[in-house]
Amino acid sequence: MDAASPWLTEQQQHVWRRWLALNARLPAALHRELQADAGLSLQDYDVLVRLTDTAEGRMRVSDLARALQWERSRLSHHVTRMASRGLVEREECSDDGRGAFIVLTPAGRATIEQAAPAHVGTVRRLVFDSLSEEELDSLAAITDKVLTQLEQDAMSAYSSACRGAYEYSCRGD
Amino acid sequence: MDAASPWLTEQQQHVWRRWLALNARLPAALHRELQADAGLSLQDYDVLVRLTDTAEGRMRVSDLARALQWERSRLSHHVTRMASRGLVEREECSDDGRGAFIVLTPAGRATIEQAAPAHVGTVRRLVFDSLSEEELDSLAAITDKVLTQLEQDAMSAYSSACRGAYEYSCRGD
DNA sequence: CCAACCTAGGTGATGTGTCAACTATTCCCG
DNA sequence: CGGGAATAGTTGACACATCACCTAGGTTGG
Repeated sequence: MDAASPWLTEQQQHVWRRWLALNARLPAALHRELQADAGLSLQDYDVLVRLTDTAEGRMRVSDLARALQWERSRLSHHVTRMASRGLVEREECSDDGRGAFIVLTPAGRATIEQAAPAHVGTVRRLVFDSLSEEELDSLAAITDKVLTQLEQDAMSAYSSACRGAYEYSCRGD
Repeated sequence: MDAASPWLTEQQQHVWRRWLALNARLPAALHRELQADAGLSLQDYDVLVRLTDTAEGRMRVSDLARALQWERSRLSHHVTRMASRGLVEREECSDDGRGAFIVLTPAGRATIEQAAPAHVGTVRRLVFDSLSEEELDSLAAITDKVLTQLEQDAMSAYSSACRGAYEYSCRGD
């Protein structure tokens, strides 16, 4: 707003372009691998991983959305598509008439269990095998700092939108 | 394929999750800012920036696609949408009957010139203001290494797909 | 010359993400 | 108890990305 901020330095600009390129290509590569290997998208993978984290492979829609940090709407759309492919099912919730569960099907469980090792291997190969100990530490620090900044920013946008109202937000992992 | 690679270390997993979170939220934040400020998406912004990089604000479709590292199809769809909002126009190419130019309209130029400072300011504030000199250097090294790895990987996938055929690829940026 | 091929670009189908609006419960308070 | 507010979840419209395919104009070798 009252930004007062000029441009980026040469180096910042270079790093920024590399960052953008990286975050266009890395997900694309992971997606292709997962797609070829197991017929899954990255999003399918995320959903399935979260479901297998639970004992029964069942989770309430809102809990799953919070875990994934997705909007409920997005999850709802995605679950519809995944259900049509037999990876998950919807199930009514007896406790709360409004609620619903997302349930992992046997086919869904089999798919994720088959896909996970190769996917993790690809992540290791493409990202972590190239990095030294120091670089890993550094990357941890960098991601933490920028995420913190993002949270602060979201917070201040929120509080300036509804002045005087204060809330504490729950941080997901 | 013959990955032989088990899982990630605790720290790698933590960094990976932070990385994923960051690359979900940072573009979303930048998108919201740009949208509120100038009615542009990040993609619109990228297209407009590339066009303003040229003297006349005109570029051949394939050149623009290469500069953006987009598929021509994606660019074509996007240009259709942008043209409907008056930001760019298509123009026939007299040299080559197949070809076409994308041309920045005055409105498009005005929009990007108005939007750029605030956008760059947001990038500085959210990303670079938090980082030390050393972290910036480190980030440069990290992005270079992972991008190199990605290129190598794409290369080997390509060469294994069509054995015996060798090509050299042109690196954008 | 012309037939095979290559290149530039566009189109339609489908999967994905976001926003706003909607329905159906449940909660809460008078 | 009854009615408004909050909560759970879905839906529809639209922007975006990818894939497979299509058209039309150029290029080249017989």
